[in-house]
Amino acid sequence: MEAKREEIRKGPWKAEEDEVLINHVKKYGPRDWSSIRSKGLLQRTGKSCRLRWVNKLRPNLKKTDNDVKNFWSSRQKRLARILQNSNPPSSSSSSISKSHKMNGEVPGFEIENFPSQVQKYCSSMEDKSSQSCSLSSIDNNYDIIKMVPLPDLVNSKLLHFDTTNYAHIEELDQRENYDNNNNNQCTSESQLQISFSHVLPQPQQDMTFSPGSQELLARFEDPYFFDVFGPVDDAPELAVVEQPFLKPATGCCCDGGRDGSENPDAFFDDFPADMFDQIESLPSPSDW
DNA sequence: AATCAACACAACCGCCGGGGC
DNA sequence: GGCCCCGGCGGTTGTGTTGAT
Repeated sequence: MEAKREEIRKGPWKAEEDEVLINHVKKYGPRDWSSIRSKGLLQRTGKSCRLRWVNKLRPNLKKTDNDVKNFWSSRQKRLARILQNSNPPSSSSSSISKSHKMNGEVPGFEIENFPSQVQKYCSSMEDKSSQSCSLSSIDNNYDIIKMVPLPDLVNSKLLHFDTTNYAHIEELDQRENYDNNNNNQCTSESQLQISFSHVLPQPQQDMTFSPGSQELLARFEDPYFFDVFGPVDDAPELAVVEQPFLKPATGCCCDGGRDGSENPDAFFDDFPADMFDQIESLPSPSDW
């Protein structure tokens, strides 16, 4: 059946169309989007009208929707490219195999493959407790690795890649203390996991750590890196939305980006300082 | 100046859940 | 309960811009 095809306009919006849309919203409010077309006001789908309003035209527009999505999307793509390009052609000795993980051994995670500060820290931790940060150790819950604390964050934060391939931080001592005190400020691990998984790529099971990737990992040495999670002592819950990403005051800045140099630093360097300003804080677990 | 790669941005598409009939 | 419509969201695509070569 050859129904009469109404012409549906696509592509960039004209100023006249915006005007019509705005007038419609003024009259009827931001709803009944499909009626805009049925009334013959615009040859746009209701979805298209809604999207235009939400993303561009509405008053007090907070650019936290499409822009943020695009931001993370581009970051993700760039990081994927960085990691891919930095992988050696074949490096079986530096990849993590399932069998090795079952044995608690992780070839390629030899400590000498990691930045010097990580090596130092891990050496020191191995002397301290059963919660060793040995890069080759495996515990029950996280089948890949623990790594990368800073000297002044020892016993407070460890980075994990867990079995779901999400990276997250566990605040060992902090959580313990809060639990002991039955304190509502106890960090929600799931919140941290969500937040952090936005920052980092999900590591692959066979992730390799070539020199380029090591550079990326080395970024965790940056004392400001963990600032995105806010001060541990103050408000552990989802500090990431309360505090803008901070750049180091000195050093490790940044020529990366569109020059194709594929410097892993570039991934972290262009986070807009106010990017989380307009995101509302999530309720604390106690409010759930 | 021309070309190219990478990026930013705008918009569309597909899927899903909720609500009304 | 099933269907349909609508709105929301995540993923993707298309296009313009920018900076390097």
